[in-house]
Amino acid sequence: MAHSGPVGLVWLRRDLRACDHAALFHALRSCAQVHCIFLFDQAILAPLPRADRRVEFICDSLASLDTALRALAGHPQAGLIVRQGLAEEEIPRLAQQLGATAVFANHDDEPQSLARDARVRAALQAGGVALHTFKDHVIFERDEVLTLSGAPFSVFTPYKNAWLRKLNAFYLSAYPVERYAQHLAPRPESECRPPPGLADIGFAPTNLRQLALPTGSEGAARLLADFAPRLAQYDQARDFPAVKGPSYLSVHLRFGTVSIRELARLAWAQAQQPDSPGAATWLSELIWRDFYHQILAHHPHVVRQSFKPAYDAIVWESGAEAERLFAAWCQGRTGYPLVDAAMAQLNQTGYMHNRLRMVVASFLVKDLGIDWRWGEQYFAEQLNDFDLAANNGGWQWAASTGCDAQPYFRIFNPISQSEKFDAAGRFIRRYLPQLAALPDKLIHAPWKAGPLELAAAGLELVGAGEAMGPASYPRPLVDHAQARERTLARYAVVKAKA
DNA sequence: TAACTTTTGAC
DNA sequence: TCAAAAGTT
Repeated sequence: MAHSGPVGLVWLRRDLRACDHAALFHALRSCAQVHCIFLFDQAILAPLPRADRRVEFICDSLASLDTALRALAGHPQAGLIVRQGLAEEEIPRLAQQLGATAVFANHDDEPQSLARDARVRAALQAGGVALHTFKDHVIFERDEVLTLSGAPFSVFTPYKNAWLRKLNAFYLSAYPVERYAQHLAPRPESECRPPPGLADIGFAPTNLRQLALPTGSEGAARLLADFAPRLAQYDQARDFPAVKGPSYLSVHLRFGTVSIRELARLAWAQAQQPDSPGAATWLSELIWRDFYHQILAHHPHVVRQSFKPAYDAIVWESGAEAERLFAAWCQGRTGYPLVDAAMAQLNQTGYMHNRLRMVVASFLVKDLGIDWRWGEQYFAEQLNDFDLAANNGGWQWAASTGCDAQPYFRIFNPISQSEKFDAAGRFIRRYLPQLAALPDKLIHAPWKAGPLELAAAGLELVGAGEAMGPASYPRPLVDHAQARERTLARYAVVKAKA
C-alpha cells in the first residue's frame, strides 16, 4: 500500500449510510486508512424466524451502502466488509487482520448493546486496539438535556422546551465525510466481494419487495422527497390511518439509512415559518424519539418493569383464557374492526400507523387486561421500525405505567376512535374486505347490524374461536363498557399505593 | 394524544 | 330541550 499512517475500522450497526455519519467522520479525520465493516451478529440473528423483513431490509441496504462507499472513495476496491459471527470475536479478529489500531462506532444505548460493546471493548483492549464511540443516532443523548438540578427529565413537555432551548445550527449540521473521503482504504483482496444476499446468511425472502418500502439511503431519500411537500400539513393529516400523512421514515431512522440531523434540520427550518404548522408537530415527534432514548439510557429497568414502581402491583390476566385473548389480538380477530384492521396492517406489512399503535395497545391492555409486555414483545417481532426505546416508551405510555404516560383512567373507546379517525371506514375496508359492503354507520361495530343488514352486506358474524370464512367476521371478544369497569378496578391497586 | 356523567345555561 | 361546560374516573 502506498498509504501510511494509522489504520482505522468503522463498525456500522444501526447507521447504514455513508454520509453525515459521526463514527465514519471521526475515523476518516484521524486515520490515513479507513475500513468499514458490517457484522451479522449471531447473537441477534439466531433467535429470529428464518423469514424476517428487517433482515431483508438490512441486506438490501448493505448493497446500497457498499455502492455508496465505493463511490465516496472513488475507487472500486474500497467498499463494505461484511462478516458473520460474534461481535466480541469477529471485530477484534478483523481489526488485527487489517492492522487497525482503533475501532470507531456510534452509540447504541440499549442495555444489551451496551453490554456487547463493553465485551468488544475489553477484547479489543487485550490486543491494544481502542474502541471510540460517538453520538450519532439522536440529536441529544444521555446527559445532554437535564433539568436545572441536573436530573434527567421524566416529563415530555419540559424536556421538549429544554431540548429546543439547547438546539442550534451546530447540533443539526452534517458530518462532512466527503472532506476526508480519500482516506477510505481499498479492501484486502480476500474481502472484495459484494455483500451477501439473504440466502447467503440462511434467510428466506419475505414480501418486502411487494411493499412500498424502498430500502437503503436512496430509499430514504425517495421517501423524504415525497414527504417534504406534505410536511406543512402533517399536523392535519397524521391522525387518519387511511390518509398518507406520516413520513414513513421510521424504519430508516431505525437502521440509520437516513440521518436524524437531516430530518431535524428540515423540521426546524420549516417550523420557523408561519405557514407550516405541520413542521413543529413533526419536530415534536422527533423530540419524543430523543426523549425515549434518553429515558432508556437513564432507566434501563423499563425493559423489564414499569417506569413507575407502583404499577408493578397490577395483576394482569393470565392462564389459558389470557392466551386465547392475546392470540385473537395478534391475529386481528377481536371483533372490533379498527383494531383488527390495524393488526392486519401490521401482520401483512410490518408497519402500523401511529394512531393505531395507540388504539391496539390500549385495547390489549385496557380492554383485554393483558400485560403490556406481551404486546411490546409482539410489536418487537413484527415491526420493521422496531426500536426498543420508542416501542417500550409507547407501550408504557398506553398502559399508563410509563413516564409522562396518560392517566390510568384514560381508556380509549375502540368504537369512538374508529368513528373519529376512520369515519368513512376507508382504512377498515382496505384490510377487512369482508366488511366492505356494510354501511359506514355500522362498519365500526358490525355486531349492531340486524339480520337484514348483514344479509345485504353478505356478511356472517361468528363466535370467537369459530372457523372464519372469507365472508365471516367475529363477534366482539369483550364488551367495551364492561371491560372499562374491570380495568378501573384492576388499576385501583395503583391508587391505593400512590 | 379520552370517555363518560352530571350540571349549567341559553332558548 | 339540548349543547356546552364541568366534574369524575
